[in-house]
Amino acid sequence: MDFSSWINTSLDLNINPPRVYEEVIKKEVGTNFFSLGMRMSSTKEESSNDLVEELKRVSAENKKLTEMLTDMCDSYNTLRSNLVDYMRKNSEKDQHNLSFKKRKPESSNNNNSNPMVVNNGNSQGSSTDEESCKKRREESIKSKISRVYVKTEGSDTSLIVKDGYQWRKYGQKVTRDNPSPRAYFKCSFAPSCPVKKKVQRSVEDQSILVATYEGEHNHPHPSQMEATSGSSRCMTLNSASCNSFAPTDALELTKSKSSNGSKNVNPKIVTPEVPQTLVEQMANSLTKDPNFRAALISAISGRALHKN
DNA sequence: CGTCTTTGACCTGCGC
DNA sequence: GCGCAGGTCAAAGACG
Repeated sequence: MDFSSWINTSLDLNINPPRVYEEVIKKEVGTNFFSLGMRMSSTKEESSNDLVEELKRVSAENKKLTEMLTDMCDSYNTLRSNLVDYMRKNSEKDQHNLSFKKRKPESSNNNNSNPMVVNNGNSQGSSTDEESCKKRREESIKSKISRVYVKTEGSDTSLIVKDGYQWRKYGQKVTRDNPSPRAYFKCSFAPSCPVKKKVQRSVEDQSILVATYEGEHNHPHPSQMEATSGSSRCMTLNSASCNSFAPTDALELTKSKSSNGSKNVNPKIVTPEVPQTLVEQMANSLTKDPNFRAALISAISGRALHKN
């Protein structure tokens, strides 16, 4: 699948203001200045009125552009979430098949050949409805596992992966396959949030932290909630992202330590299994980040006004 | 004093 | 049934 097209669509859209708009401004402002020059004799009041008028017009255009930009982002996010849903459904099918191969032969009861399908009254066998529901939930959570690799400083021995969410550590264990301890975290931002996170250093490279996320957050990203509390439009955008790990993963790029050399300025997040997902997440977080959008808007308006 | 972290105990699933 | 390993709980301590 070609994820690059998504990025191009959104970033080009945001970075390059429509040429038509530039020309309109150039023309209008130029005309205005020309007319101003021709009317040197007119009063200062008139010229300042013209300028104010022009400013108003530019502001209105700016507003329009901002709305266009937001709408585009909306459309992009809707498309993206649809695609992610579609891909998830496909992967669920695959994982379901795989997990059933791994399951104990107990499943030979065959009281429910598909855990993702609602049990239609088949209450016979060793599994009760409750159990099958529990299994379905577990399967569902398992199917939403993502892994994030974070490069850290060699001296940094903490098992903390900053992703913007609030985590409560509830356990630490040394596993057999890895001498470094594994830390267990639960999302503490919302009491009902089922997301868990396991963090452990990589066996191959101790400077790499491997964070494994299980489940989906049932709340928006905390930082986005703060940043967008005054904008209903942005809340809409955020709601599109709150069910994915995109902010989590992508934020690693922006919130990482930058105290040391170039190697650690941008700790590497590598998802070897699904690198396209990382690309998607980066683009996604950029286009949804209200700060980025605000900066973009001011840059565009600044550029337009700079023509004056 | 409330929140968070630590850490040993306990639980659960799985293989033998 | 037993032992092992991974995951979770919860009391105690640290910290702001």
